[in-house]
Formats: sequence, C-alpha cells, structure tokens
Amino acid sequence: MDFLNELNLQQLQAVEANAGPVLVLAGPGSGKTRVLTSRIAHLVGVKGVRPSQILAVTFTNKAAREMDKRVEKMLGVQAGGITLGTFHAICARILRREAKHLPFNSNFVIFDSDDQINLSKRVIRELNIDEKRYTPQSVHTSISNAKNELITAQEYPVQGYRDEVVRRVYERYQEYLLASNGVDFDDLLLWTALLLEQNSGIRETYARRYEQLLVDEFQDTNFAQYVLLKHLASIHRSIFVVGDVDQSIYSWRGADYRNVLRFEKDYPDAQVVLLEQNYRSTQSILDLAMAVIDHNPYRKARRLFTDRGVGAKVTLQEVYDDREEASFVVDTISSLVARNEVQPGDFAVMYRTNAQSRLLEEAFLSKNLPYKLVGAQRFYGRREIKDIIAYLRLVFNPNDDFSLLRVINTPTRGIGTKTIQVLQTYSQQVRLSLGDLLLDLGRGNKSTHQKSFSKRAASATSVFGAHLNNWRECINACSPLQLMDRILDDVAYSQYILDGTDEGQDRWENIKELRRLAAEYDQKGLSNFLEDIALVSDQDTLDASANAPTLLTLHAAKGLEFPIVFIVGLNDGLLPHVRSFEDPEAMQEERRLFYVGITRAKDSLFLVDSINRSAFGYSEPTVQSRFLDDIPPDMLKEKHEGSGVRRSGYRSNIRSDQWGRHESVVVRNFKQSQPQFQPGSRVNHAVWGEGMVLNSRNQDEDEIVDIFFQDIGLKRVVASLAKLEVITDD
DNA sequence: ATGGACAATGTTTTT
DNA sequence: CATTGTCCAT
Repeated sequence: MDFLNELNLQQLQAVEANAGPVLVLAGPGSGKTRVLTSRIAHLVGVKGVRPSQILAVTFTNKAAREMDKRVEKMLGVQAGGITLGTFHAICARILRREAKHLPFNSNFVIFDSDDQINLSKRVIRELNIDEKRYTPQSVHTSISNAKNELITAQEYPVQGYRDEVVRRVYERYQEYLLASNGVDFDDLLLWTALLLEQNSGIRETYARRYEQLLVDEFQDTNFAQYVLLKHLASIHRSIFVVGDVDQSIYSWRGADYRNVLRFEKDYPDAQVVLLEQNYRSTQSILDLAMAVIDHNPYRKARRLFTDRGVGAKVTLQEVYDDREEASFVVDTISSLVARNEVQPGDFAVMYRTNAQSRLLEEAFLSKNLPYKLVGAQRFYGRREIKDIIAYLRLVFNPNDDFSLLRVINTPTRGIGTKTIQVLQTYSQQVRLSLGDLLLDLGRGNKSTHQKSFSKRAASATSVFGAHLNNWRECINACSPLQLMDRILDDVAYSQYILDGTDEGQDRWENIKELRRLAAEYDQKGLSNFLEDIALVSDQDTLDASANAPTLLTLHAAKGLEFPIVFIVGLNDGLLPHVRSFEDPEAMQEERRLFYVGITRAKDSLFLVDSINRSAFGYSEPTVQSRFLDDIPPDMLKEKHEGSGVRRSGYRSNIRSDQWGRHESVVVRNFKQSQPQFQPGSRVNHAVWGEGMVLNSRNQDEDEIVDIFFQDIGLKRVVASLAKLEVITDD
C-alpha cells in the first residue's frame, strides 16, 4: 500500500499496531489525521476489516467529512459503510434506531444551547425560584455537568441549598424534555451511555458490530463519552485513541484530559506511541510554543522538532488601541498580499472572545476586503433562522411545545399571552400536548375542543391549527424545501421580515441562505436536515473555497492550520481571560489555548497586544498578557507604536479588570484611609446574600469592594451604595 | 393584543 | 454599548 511509504517510523508503528488498545500521543502538527486515516485504510485494505465494522469519532463533522474523503483516496475505492462522525451525531443515530427501548420516540428533536437555557429559565420561573440568584445559565451549567458525569436528576447529590435547587430544576427540566419528545445535547451522550450500560443485549450488539474503534481529540472527551467508548470496546478491545493533553481546551464543557490517564489504567496492555516530529511549523514557532507551554506545571516535557528550518522570528506588535489592532491586522495582510507571495486565504486571525471579531470585521469591511468568519452561532442563532427552524421542528414533532410557543404568534396572528395561557391550562386539563390540541382546533367545526374557547381565541387558533394540519400532511409528500416554502408563504413571513429597512433585507437574505441549505436535503429528508442543523459545529461553517482571511476564536482553531496567523488581544483579562484568574486549573487551560493558537501557524506568527482597549464605549489602559512574560525576549521581534509605549515594570503593580483594562491608578492613594473591608472577611449583601471579600480599595472618597458570592459569582460594589454587613473578619 | 419607549443588565470558550 | 426585558399607551 503506497500510503504507508509516506509515514515516519512512529506513525507507521501506530498505523500498523496490532488489534488491541492503542494510545497515540500526538503533538501539534505531527500528522495525527494522517495516522488516523492511514490506520483505517490499513485496516480495510490490508487487514481485511469490513468498513461497516469500523467506528471513527471526530471532533467536528467537517473533520469527519475530510477523513472520509482521505480514506477513500488512499484505498482508491469507496469506503462507504464506515460509521464516522462526532460523538453527538453517532449517538443521535443510535438513539433513533433504539428508540423503542427509550422514553421518547425516534423523531425526537434535539434542543440546542439556546433551547437549553430557555427551558431552564422556564422551569426556574415555574418553580418560583429566584431567577437573579439562580440564573438559568448557571443552573443549566450544573445540570449539564451532571449529565456529562452520567448523574441523573434523582441521583443528583445534595449537599447544600443550591444543590437542592438544581436538583429540582433538573428533574422538572427532564420531564419537560420528555413531554416534548426532545433530548438536549448532553442527553444524546447520557441516554446512549445509559442504554449501553443498562441493556446488555444492546451493548453486545454494538460492541460486536464495531470491531475497531478510532477516536480523535481524545483529550477532550468527557466522562460520558469515555464510558460510551468503554462499552463499545467491551468485546473487541480494539480501541485506538489519539490525543494531546497540552491541547485540552474544553474542560468547561466537561472534557477531562485525565481520560488519557484513565485509559492507561483501564487498558494496561495499551501500546503507547509518541508522535513528536512536527510537519507544520517552523522551528521559531515551535520554540515559542514550547516556551509558553513549559510554564504549565505537572506535565511531561516534550520537545517538538521540525526539519522545516528556523523560519522568521515571531513578531510581537504593540498597538495603541483595539481599533488600531484591527487596522494593523488588515493593513499587514493587504501589504503582504500585495507582494504577491501569499494569498488572502493563507491568513487567519484568532481571538479569545467572539466579541473581538466585530472591530476586525469592521476593519475588513471598511477596506472592502472579504473575510471568512467561523461561527455557526452567528447564523443559526439569528432570530429569523430560529423562527423557521422552530416551524419545521414543530411540524416534524408536534409535541415540541418549545418550538410551538416560539412560532404560535410569530408573525403576530392574534394569539397573545392571554390566549396562550388559556390554551396551556386547557391542554393540561385534557392531557393533550399543545400541538395536538392545536391540530384539533385546526379541524374547524369538526374540532372536539373548539367549543371550550372564546370566539376570538377559537378563530385565531383554528387558522393556525389548520395550517399545522396542512403542513403535517405535507411532511411525507414534500421535500424540506417545499415544506419550508409553504410555511413561509402561509404565514406571510416575507411581509413580516421585509419592513423596508436594511436589516430586514439582511434577514431575508438569511432566509434565502437557509433555503439553499434545505435544498440539499431533497433526498435525505426533514429528519436529517433538522438533526444536522442542531449538530453543526462552528468549524462546519467554514467555507474552504473562498480565498479570504479567516476570523475565528482560539477554540474554533483547534485542528486547523494556516500559513500566517495573527493572535490578537494579548492582554491580561482577555488572554488569559479574567474568569481564570482565581483558578489555577483554568489558568493552565488558558495557557494551553494560547499554545493551540501558536501551533496553528505554519510560516509566520504575529502576536498583537494593545495599550488601550474599549468596552462600554470607553477606551481604557490595559495590561500586557502575563503569558508574554514567559517568552524569552530573543525569540521575539518586538515592535511598538511610536508613542505611548508601556514602560517595563509598570504593569507588575497593576491589576486588570475583566475587560483587559486596568484600573486607573490614582497617585493620591497615600491620603486615603484603610479600606473598611478586608480580603477574606465574609459579608452579607441585601440582594445577593452572603459572600467573601476578595479585594477592596479606596477610590474617590469611597470604597470599591470585590465580593465573591457562591451563587452569583464575582461582583464589584460601591460600599456607600450597597448595604454591606460584615459577618466575620477574616 | 400589540408595539414602542425606557430601564436594567451583562460580556468566554461550544457539541 | 447592545441586547433583553418590562411597562405603558394605543
């Protein structure tokens, strides 16, 4: 097989490893995708494994498609039949097939992150829980974490009052999901793992079927995924995992790099292969990457080397403010492109938070230069898109109360909050889902329930119900696109959206884009359309064909590479993000994130920090990222703005606030008295309850206190305004 | 029932 | 500042 000739010794060792557990520790750019694809090709082409016996898990759908293409190329024939996809997509497939063993049916809908928060909010309100104290966001995070640990609502450990609240919300949340015939992201993993755990027949079926398991980005698997794999591998034990603990950046999503250690413990006979040679970057870039990551404690030092040569030094550019940061990026790109040595598509600009993309986009737009923005949220999160998807989801699954409530009065059709309340109460009385009730009301005078409603409500709901009936009939006869067009037409959506403003025009363009997407599902049908939409990853939206710079978050950059990379916003508070300041584990993850960004670059790397940064409309001074301290100065080509250069040593006494700005330091400090509140003491706040003082300082005749509240998080209050009560001193 | 005006409030990362 | 929610007048 030709493809084996292109591998180095370690890669070959991994590819040809005998059946059984294999752990491949692959540094960035070490060819792990090549190893994975070659392994599959080798299994099929040499070992005679049938494609249908192979299960390969990737991190994004895009990676799955790429892998599929590459395997096909290597084998020279169609490799169809391999089960290939993300954990979530694979689980969704299994759950639909095995729905008869589960408390929902096979046309369940998948609740995305927006839906998850909305549902949490709804439950919190219903249970009369203080929404300020227990925000839907934070409660849902707890639920999500529990699910990732395979803890059900009934098993949720209650140690304090907050746990009690979470447990109650969790329980109700699950009831709602099941009543709506829905599952959320985490449920996809949870249900599948529990199914395999509790049903030995099904476990054996799948474990027998998949003789070979391959897993990419193993360091970012969570506990549920680990258990899932363990069950799938329970018969053949041929599990081939590839990962790099230095690139673990998703712990906030439950990912646990300790799964790598767990793997070594659970499979003591595993072959371990180390891939260290880097084929991507120049040595200058690798040296910088190592300088950064070596500051993380408790890691096995690994050296990265390349035969690509030293290459150009990494540039550190300091600019005046974030506007200038954006124009520096755009100007540098256009002048490099003008020299004709590189193309626009060779560039990537990476940042820590999505909000940072805005100034960059503006800078590109003002110069009339095209760019690509990675981020599914940006498209699927739009109101008009969510509306149409909610319509489709409702037609597909009338029990989806959630989508129903979203669209029942959008565009407005005289079904206001009052009518909706009446509908809800009534539907509970007759034990029908809202959807079923509306379907009935839509049957006009043949309706059983219509007489129970006021004339006004009856007429408005019967019109909507009639539409719903029609669409339901369409479901098997029409393609997703035809159904969508019918809905758009029936509810006069274009009139609703096109209000004469530019924004309306934009929104309609988005709808047209969604039509284009729907058109690709003529064959695959509505079910697949809705599922793919729910499970798109940010990277999936990347359009490889356009030759333009790519704008993306550092997280989204994982697994990608670009000839020339800019990492912007190298300021404390942004990278590392302020939320990691108090937590050493989180801080280490920030560093890994920076490391991931650096190692995406093939030829050149630009790091940019700015002296001022704006938030809330004001531009304020910043502090340089502490990670830059870890880089030996001779590794960098430093450039500064002509004026306003930060004095060295200046920043060590300054703390930066959450937005990467530092607090203005006022020189008349000595005149002020001691702060009244000491770090470490506990205080009581009228609204937020008990908290601990983290920091306090006097400013302008008053005292500013940072307090950490268990349920709310970090808050900054002005002592004279907030009525604070000291509970304990230190 | 609806839409506009104003106030409050919040900014990590995403399958 | 930008989004979201709430209140109020129509």
